[in-house]
Amino acid sequence: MTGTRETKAPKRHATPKADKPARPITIHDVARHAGVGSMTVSRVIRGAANVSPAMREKVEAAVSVLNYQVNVAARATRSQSTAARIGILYSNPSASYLSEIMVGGLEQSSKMAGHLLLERCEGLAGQQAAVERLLASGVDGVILPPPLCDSRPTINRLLAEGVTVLALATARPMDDVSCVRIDDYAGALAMTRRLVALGHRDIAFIKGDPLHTPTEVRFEGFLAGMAEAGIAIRDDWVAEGLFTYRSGLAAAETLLDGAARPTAIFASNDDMAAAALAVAHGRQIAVPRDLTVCGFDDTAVATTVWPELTTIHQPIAAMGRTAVALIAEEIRARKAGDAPAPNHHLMKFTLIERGSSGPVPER
Amino acid sequence: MTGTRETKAPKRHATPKADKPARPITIHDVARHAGVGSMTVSRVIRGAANVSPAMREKVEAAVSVLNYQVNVAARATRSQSTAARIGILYSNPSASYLSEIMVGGLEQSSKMAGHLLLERCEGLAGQQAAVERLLASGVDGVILPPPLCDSRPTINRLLAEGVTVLALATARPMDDVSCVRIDDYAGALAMTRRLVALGHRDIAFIKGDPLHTPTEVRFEGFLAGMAEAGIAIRDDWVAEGLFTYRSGLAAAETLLDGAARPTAIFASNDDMAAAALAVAHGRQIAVPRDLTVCGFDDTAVATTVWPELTTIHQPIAAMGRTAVALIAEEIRARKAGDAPAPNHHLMKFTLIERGSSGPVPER
DNA sequence: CTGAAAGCGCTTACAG
DNA sequence: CTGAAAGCGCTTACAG
Repeated sequence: MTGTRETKAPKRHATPKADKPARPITIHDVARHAGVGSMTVSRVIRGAANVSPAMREKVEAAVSVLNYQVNVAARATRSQSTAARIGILYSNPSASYLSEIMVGGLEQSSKMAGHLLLERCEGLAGQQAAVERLLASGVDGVILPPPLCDSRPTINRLLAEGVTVLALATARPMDDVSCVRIDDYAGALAMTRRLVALGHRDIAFIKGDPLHTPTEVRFEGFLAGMAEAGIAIRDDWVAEGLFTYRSGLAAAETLLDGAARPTAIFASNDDMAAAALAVAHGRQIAVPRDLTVCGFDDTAVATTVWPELTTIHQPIAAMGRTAVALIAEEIRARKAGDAPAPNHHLMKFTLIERGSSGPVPER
Repeated sequence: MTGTRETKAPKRHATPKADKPARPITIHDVARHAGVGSMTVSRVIRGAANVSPAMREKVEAAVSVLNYQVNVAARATRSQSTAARIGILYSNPSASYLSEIMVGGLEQSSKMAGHLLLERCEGLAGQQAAVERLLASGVDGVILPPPLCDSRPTINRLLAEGVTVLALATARPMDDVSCVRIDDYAGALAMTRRLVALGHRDIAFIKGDPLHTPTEVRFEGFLAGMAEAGIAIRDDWVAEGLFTYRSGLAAAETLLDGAARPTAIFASNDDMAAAALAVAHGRQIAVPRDLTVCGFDDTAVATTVWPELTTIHQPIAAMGRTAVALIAEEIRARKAGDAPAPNHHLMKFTLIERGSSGPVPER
């Protein structure tokens, strides 16, 4: 929660305007004001090509004077042949990344007069039922956030019905499906390099859920970074996790109670890194003085714990926006009769250094 | 992340249907199929009153046979006089409750053919700018999640422009603004009673950010519960917090390092309870054997930490749904020329017992 | 209680 | 390059 400090005195607000503008501004108001036909206005606001600069200018002026806003609903009715009905099928509504995906996606889809449908599913059976509901409501495309982004059965069912699919934040792009993602390999490599640059050589790694595609890819990035630095991997410093806090607890306990203790723990997501922090705390190991801990994803927990986590930031909201834009374009192309190739869109990640990492402790 | 276990073999999916149904089912298709006028269909799908049972039945049959889905966009154009443009003004996109509010709100608004606008703001200046953006885009109503739900300046600005406002999850309803909330007082009271029932008498409390309305109200609920049980409040067992994890860390350290140690800590939100857990862990105090910890809100962190938190569950998604439904109704009434009184809607909370609480330790 | 007509604000053909 | 006409699928008056 953000602290918003403000005057407590509830000063009486001005007399409320009883009547809001009775009728919203339409394309015709703009046309009249600009002295052109409504079609010209329609062309300008859509960004169509065939408009003379003079006309365009007049219309744009009128739009800004009148503070005209397109009525997306009306637009949708008519261009319904082009407007997309896009579903987001999610399984974990409390996952902190979901709100950001939705914020981004919704922003984009309302800009584009698209229609966003949210469908939730629980478990495997629920997944099938949710897909059928989505299908029944006539979606043109479905965005799959993790972990559904890697569910081949779901994807196949959707594709079989001619629905466009986009896998969001998968680590392994598929040939027949578009995706928006970061480079998990490069992210893990960058983090490993940073740890090495801080002087760490005794670096432990906590792997994620073996069923999720980022798990292996991030581990490979870590291995590459270690190999590059000429550091051998110790089996007892590679712990298995499941991306959950609880699994991170167990993994970190193993790592910190072993015969030799690493100077850094690279957990392959933030939840597990937060758990490592708690375990270190329990062992009276000061972070980052005696131990560096870092995570991956930059979800809410990264800035909730103390010290805050050094981690790899995924631009989740932007990924949501991009996903909606891409899938809408693909749907449009498909409706126009094209057979667009799946688009694999890579976004930039950022290594964010916060309080949980520091130079290797002196011996 | 939910583990979705599934067959790995990517069995080739059936030949994709090249063409989706060219034309979606309309109200007229249903009318023809049912042998009635389209107006009757319209009435049935809207749930209007004046339809004979016989007609209704025929229409409903046709709807289900044809798998008809209302075209919300089309509906919105016509009932645009009634359809609402509702904004959600939020300040903390990574807050885990936000995704649930949005999921709920979006579900509801797409059912109602409403239009949901998301507007984000940062800081106080950003808050004003965001309100102006919302105003410029012609919103009819704005939903304010915490902590903006208690921002009088924002509310006043909105009201002054004739915009309907709904405060979501505020602890102090305002006379001139609708709200959807739980009873924070009763929630804190229920939790305190539960702790007492478990045999605890040495109960510490961690307060929240003094600028947020739930802070005082939850504390009052705690005081009432203690008074009811005839337990005196010890000043050194009431710690100040800010609803953040970090503040919880400091508060819990004070509580657990004091001369006398409580057998239970009631933190007034989950983030601070999670912090208390970490501190207990650091002090080798076993939870719940030696110490009971409980929180409030049932946000994502409550089930992320270990042991999972006993807490008061707020039905956030349902609150989002309800908020949209209520504000839409209020907007409709206002547009119809009424002056509806603000609606104060109270939702039920639930006390959820998980692993972090248990009976008082034997002496 | 039922339905034929008119219209929501926009865009897609269609003429200039 | 520009605009008058028709229509998107639904709902709001308006007649029976």
